[in-house]
Amino acid sequence: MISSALRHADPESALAHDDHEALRLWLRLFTTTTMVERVVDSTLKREFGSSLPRFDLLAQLHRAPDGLRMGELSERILVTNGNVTWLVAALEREGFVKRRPDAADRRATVVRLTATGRRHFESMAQAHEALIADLFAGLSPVERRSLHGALGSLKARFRPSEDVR
Amino acid sequence: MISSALRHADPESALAHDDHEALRLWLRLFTTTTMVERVVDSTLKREFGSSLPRFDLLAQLHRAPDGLRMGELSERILVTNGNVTWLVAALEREGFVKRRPDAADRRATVVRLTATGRRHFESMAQAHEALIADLFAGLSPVERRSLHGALGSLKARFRPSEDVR
DNA sequence: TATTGTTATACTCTATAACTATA
DNA sequence: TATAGTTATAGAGTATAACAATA
Repeated sequence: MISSALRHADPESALAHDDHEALRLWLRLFTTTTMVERVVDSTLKREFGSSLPRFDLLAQLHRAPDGLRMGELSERILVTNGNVTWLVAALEREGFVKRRPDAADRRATVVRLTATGRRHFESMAQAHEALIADLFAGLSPVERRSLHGALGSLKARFRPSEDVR
Repeated sequence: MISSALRHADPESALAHDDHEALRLWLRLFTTTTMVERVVDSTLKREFGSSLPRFDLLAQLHRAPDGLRMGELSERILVTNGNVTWLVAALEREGFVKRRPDAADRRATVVRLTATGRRHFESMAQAHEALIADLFAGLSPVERRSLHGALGSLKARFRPSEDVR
């Protein structure tokens, strides 16, 4: 809870108090990530007519040469089935992915990159990586390792049974 | 505690086998933050009819008892002016904030919480904090500190002149 | 002229629920 | 009956650009 007595006490944050440490940490995580997202998303949009959600979907397919089922894609990009159908349909119209029925289970649909989609993704990945390397250039190796490790712990909280790399 | 809808696979690992450390770090940051966002946003929606962007805006006003100008709000919540106008108008209709012209500069508009808005925010903050404390419970004090510090460095990269909260 | 904010517009992303086809 | 995916619908949040009022 946010005590009104603390509201003026700390110029850094209204929530600045030991009891609110986790919430402060989360707000910093949220704001920082949002900053990076805005830059990345607008770059992908401006230079490639794409977006961060599209990049993520294509990245999943890029590492799955045999394609992925819609449901697998849904789990990996953290959105619902209906949303994946919409996103894949858009990318298919743009010529970057292709759907086909799964021979083994005809309820299922397998999505894969087209040759065009692969080239498109790879050029986006290159630009994306250069941008990110620049944005993260201010972090020391120690900071990078600690950030990576701490995020791994947080992530593992959501998916305790899985390997968090 | 963590809804099954959010127990997802791992977009980050799409590029994990490559030697692209900064990009891997960014994807981990993005995925982890997205996981937390989904839980927080759906909780705020379900329990309070609110959302993370609304919470973020109200949090800014909560720590600014004298109110903020639209432009200041825009900078702090990282969205454009037009978007802030839209968000503030919605929150004003809901009775949580109030706009008035700035006496000193009549081009400007100052926004502040209403009494209702303050109570509303504080009860959301309480629930939000409990949820976050739970989600972050797996992090050791050392991990929390290193995460906070590394995020601070990253954030400072964007807005070097500003206070990093 | 420059700045502050609003209006008008359009669009992406997202969720939910009902539905179809297959298992 | 259960599962995989699609369709239909709805809505939030966002950006951009033209505009008005004031500095």
